[in-house]
Amino acid sequence: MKNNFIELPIFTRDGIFLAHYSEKGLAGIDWPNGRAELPLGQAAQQRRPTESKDISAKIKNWHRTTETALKKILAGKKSKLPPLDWTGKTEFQKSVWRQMLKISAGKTKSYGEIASAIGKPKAVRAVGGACGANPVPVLVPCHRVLAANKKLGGFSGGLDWKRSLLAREGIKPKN
DNA sequence: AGGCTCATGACTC
DNA sequence: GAGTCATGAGCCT
Repeated sequence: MKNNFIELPIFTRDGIFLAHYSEKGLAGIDWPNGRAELPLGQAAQQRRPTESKDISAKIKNWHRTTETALKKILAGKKSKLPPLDWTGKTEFQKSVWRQMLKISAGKTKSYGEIASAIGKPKAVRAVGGACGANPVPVLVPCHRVLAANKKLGGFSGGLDWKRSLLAREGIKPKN
């Protein structure tokens, strides 16, 4: 069976990332070291590729944006992002990710701050859950979210990644 | 300071 | 519904 998900590699000095595109935009990114596939929007799988050529052209363009964005962010810089496809995700998660997109390079926020920002100051733990469910790590800067006392917290791609990414932005967490 | 417990909200099975 | 958390605050040594 073929889905209309398209996987394209991105070569960086940190390894080969794998970008997943739906017809709506960037739907996910895989970590270089062959991590388990991330949950992606299922709705996208059920759609038919109606205009393959057009989609390919779009995706090619998005991929260019994604590639530069990824490399820039890996270098600790800010960058323009391609359209993101969050199909199949909950409103709560999207709100959380939207907040994360507002964190500029070199800055951090706590899970609690994110929770307050979306009007649910007590949903701190749920925010953590949403971070882990983020299908597009690095571009959606889930690594800039720390625990309340500037401690590391966790990271789905491995804490080494989080430490490294933060270090490139000049951030030094407490532990 | 470090460790333990518990409230809490969203998500998954 | 019960169990799982990438939290946070509070209370103990």
